[in-house]
Amino acid sequence: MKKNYTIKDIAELAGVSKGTVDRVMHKRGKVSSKALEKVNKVLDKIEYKPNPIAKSLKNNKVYNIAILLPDANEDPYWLPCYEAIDQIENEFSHFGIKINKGLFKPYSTKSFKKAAELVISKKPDALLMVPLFNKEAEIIAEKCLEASIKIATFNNYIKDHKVNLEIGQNLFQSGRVAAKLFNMLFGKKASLAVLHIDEAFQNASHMQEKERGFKDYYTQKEDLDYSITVYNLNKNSKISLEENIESFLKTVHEVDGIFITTSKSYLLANPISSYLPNSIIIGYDLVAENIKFLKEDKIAFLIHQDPKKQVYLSLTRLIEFFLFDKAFQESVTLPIDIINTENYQQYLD
Amino acid sequence: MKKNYTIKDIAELAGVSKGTVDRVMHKRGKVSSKALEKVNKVLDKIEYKPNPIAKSLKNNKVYNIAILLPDANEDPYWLPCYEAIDQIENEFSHFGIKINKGLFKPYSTKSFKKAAELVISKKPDALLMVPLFNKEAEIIAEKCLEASIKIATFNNYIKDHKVNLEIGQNLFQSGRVAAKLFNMLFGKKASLAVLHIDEAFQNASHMQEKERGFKDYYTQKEDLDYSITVYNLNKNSKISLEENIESFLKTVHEVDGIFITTSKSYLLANPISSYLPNSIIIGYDLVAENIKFLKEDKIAFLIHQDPKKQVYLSLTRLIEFFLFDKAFQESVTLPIDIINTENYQQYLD
DNA sequence: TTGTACGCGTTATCAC
DNA sequence: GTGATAACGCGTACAA
Repeated sequence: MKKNYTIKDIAELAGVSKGTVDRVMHKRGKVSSKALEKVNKVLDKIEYKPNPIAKSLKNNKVYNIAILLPDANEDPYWLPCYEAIDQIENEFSHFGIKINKGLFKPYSTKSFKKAAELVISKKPDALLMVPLFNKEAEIIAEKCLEASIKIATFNNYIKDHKVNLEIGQNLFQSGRVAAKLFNMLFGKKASLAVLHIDEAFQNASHMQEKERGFKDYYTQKEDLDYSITVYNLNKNSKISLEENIESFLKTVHEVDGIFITTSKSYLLANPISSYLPNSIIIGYDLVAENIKFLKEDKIAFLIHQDPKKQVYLSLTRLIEFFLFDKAFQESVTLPIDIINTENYQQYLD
Repeated sequence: MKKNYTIKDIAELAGVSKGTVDRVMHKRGKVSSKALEKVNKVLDKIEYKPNPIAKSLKNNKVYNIAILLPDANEDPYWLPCYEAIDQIENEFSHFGIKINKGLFKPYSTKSFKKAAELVISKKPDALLMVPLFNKEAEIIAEKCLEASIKIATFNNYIKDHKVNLEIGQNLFQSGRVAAKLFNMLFGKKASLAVLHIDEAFQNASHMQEKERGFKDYYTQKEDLDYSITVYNLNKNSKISLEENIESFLKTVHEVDGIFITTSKSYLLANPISSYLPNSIIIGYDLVAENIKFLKEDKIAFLIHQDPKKQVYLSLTRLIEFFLFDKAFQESVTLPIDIINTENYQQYLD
């Protein structure tokens, strides 16, 4: 009848005291074999799940979670993450959860290192970060390991490095999603371009994964007549991003589909109408400028990486680990949302 | 400095006892104007948020939530809902939440009424239901109102009837999503068909909303050369669904896109290759058979209505209302997920 | 080796 | 009217 047994219930059933039951369950020893047997007998019969609420009630401990992510002033892509953080802080303020934001410039490894050092110096219980720079992130992760700080990543992965929790999209697969969409649109014959547009190279592995997935899809398809050309339009010391895009547009003739592997599609979407009015763009991320061009049909599809959900989920998992001893699933892969003019609204909450 | 004030803190600051503070905050009266003023003064200064954990700790009350939905044996579409229920039961068992499932046959109003009567007779605190049959659902909702049972719906809506909580997809908009996809695929010229395939008419309003949205998209677009024909392929006393589909396929020649407004695309997907090998299908829902044909490229896109998420969210909102006095947002609209061969996997969890 | 008592924050009840 | 106190379930320190 009764659903949730309490320690008290078990104690009564076993004819011992609460303390003894507790000692048995937590294996603190100091229990006579007789009592142990009695308690175990009861525990075998019923299903006991400790009440996590009561557990956390007593908990005076404050858990500090540091989160290391790019400054949204530098790239609006990160803005939704801040909302998620606010939400979590609100939701869990009574559980003694403190979140400490560390912001860095997404194009500067120095800034990343500095911000990382700062948050780590405060000895948080966990560090959740966007490992934009692989080498540097690896060093940070190593330091966390030494200081026994739980380490989690979102949005990106650290290559060949174990972390406690890894949340993100399957980037390779999202490249395949874009390829499939083009395949549907163009059928047997298509000339395609993959564009890596980014202020710097920090997203290198990110972009390459998407490119790999994209190509993989076409490679696997037989009897398709296609061409894929890859362009890197990064800013460098001499040429600005805009100039780079301009010269790309001038060189290229006749391309059916353009797959842009970053959130910067909007930089291409406007000038392209003069040069390649019939080309179709698939890009990433629901940033305001992309949505604007989506609505104008200058971008056909956007793939939504849902950074807000990524942060929300990461933090939830970390908190559940601390408060309720819930083990974490090492790697969580989120859905790859396909967005067009008609469904973007619902994804913005 | 201190983040969360407790009742004890307030009592000390106001120079009264915890009991008095409690009486003030819960407006139970029996407080002198002097004491009231003192407490209010403190409450104005600080921000007090009661600790929901401690609250629910004391709560002996069991909340019964009834959920009325179709039997998944009759239609696998509903299967994921059961998982959501299990998950919720697990998650909230310690909060005194009991869920009582009432199953009905999705083609029988009698069965619906019977199941509804049964769950209502147990006087639950809330009833969450799929209002497949509008008239009958309205009557049930009315009864709940009288018995002051909170009433929530998911998947469908009750037309012109207020409920406490309404969760689902914007069906009209999802029709537009399908239309947009076809528009992208076919460009200026297209002959299109809308198919309502269903064992009975229970989904009538459901299907019509989608049809309306689909047509609306094309109506708004100027300079498109298109035709849209609507077919109702319902089972009736004389003809089976399969026969009906067969005769549809024999009559129709040359259709570019077929939009199927129910989860029954799989019934068409197989026979169609012999009759209309070049037609492209967009359907609804990630049921196993649809996914099979999606993978075989016999279905181009599926729109995911995520019934599991709908149930999970509905129940969460109800529970938060009961346990934490969280007011509910009356109407919640979930994203319209576009699914193809490359991203279906991630949506299946 | 075992039982008991206390604290966590809220709320209901019981004396005064 | 009001203040003190018990109870909710768990963990733990301490006394027996």
